[in-house]
Amino acid sequence: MAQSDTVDRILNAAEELFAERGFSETSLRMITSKANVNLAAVNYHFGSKNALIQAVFARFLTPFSETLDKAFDDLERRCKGEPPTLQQTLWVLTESAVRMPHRNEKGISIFMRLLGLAYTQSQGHLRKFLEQEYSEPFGRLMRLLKAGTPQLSAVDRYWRIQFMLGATAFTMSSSDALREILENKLGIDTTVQEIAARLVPFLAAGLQADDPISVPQTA
Amino acid sequence: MAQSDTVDRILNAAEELFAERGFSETSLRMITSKANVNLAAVNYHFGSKNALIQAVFARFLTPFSETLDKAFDDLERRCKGEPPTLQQTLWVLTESAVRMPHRNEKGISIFMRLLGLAYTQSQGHLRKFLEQEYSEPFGRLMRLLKAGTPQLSAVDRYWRIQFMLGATAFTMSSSDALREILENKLGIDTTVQEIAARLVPFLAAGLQADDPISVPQTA
DNA sequence: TGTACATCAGTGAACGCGCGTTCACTGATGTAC
DNA sequence: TGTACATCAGTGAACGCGCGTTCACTGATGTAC
Repeated sequence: MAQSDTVDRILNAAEELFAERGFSETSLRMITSKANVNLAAVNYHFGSKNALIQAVFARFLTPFSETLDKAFDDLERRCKGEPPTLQQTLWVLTESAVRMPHRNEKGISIFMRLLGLAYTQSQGHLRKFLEQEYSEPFGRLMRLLKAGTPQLSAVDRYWRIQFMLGATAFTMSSSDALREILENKLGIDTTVQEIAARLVPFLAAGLQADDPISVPQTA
Repeated sequence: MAQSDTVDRILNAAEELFAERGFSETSLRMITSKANVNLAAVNYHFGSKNALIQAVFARFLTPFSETLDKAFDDLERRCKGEPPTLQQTLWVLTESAVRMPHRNEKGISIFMRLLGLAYTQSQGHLRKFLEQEYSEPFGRLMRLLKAGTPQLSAVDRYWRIQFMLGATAFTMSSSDALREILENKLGIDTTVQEIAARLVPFLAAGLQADDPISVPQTA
């Protein structure tokens, strides 16, 4: 280790363990022993466990939001003033995620799982952090989704975007387990790219479903 | 308290706290002080924290799976040998959930959140427990979904059912927060029934989407 | 070039705390004879 | 009817353990003069 790579070793170990077990279920002792660094190094470099959690997210999200921003610029240039279609927006989004350089093959699925956990586990500090740091690219995505579904009312769109987020975060968050089941049951190997390719038409169809809202009569 | 209601008080407090904070983030001391019972009572009545978690699920799932079983019997009788459509199956499922008697108004959404957490948090003991206890009704639902989507290949169906589960568990698991945001932003009040009514067409459309699987060329 | 000092990455051991669990015990109720 | 014993729900206090964090310290490298 020429210079200090302690910080990266901690981040790598933390990322994997958090994705595997969740935040509160992963102790600093697990992380530092997996990373082969001293226990006190986490607090030395990051200040606290919460700050380490945020750093794990920032290491992925900061370059990703830049990539995404450029990809959206590109898309809007190609559309020449016309609003991009829903499918185009979704493709750019998944493409950008898939194309991100990864530290290993499990890169995206690990990260999607972390995002799912971030939504699910009650990590107040993390939600605040993400809202503060990444409100801009998130807002842009929301505006594009809105432009891609002009037929929907604001309320319909709100709920359907939630459904979409849910399907994505949830599937990706357990994609390793799901891929494994599929391989054992049907002997079929699946890549994250293929899952994304299956997810996009599902989401697009769901978002644009005819909306015969008719709550059936219950007693 | 005429007879002993300690067991129920513990289950009620545990259910709410688990749904609010997750399993590992909720301590027995929180539960027992909310329930106004002695700390040792949990281990006296349930044996361990893990057994308490399982008991919380069993209290909801056991009557629910009976209700669902009857509702499916009813549906198949009405269909007279024809396989039920996808929409019918999904309606029976959500209807059964919504109609379950609840201890309070937040009943279903609390429980959906718990199911989401069960999937997401790494509670190995819980997954094992659920698989052992409820494999039968789960299998029946899967067979009905299969009958309702005869045009899908096994692999397509597998993934789309996962997407569906994801959208449902995720949305319902954060439905309180989402409802709140919507009320603050648009001043609109939403019931769990309405969310379910919005979810069903989304899921049905997604499950039955045309499937132009064309993984775009990446470098 | 040599010396004094500052900065920085990292360390080993301990800190106090909250956790799930255990244990000896209490007091009320039921049962046998 | 009265007594002895068993069962059961619940309790108060303590147990050991793993947790995140802190602190005094080391040793290497950089900087000033």
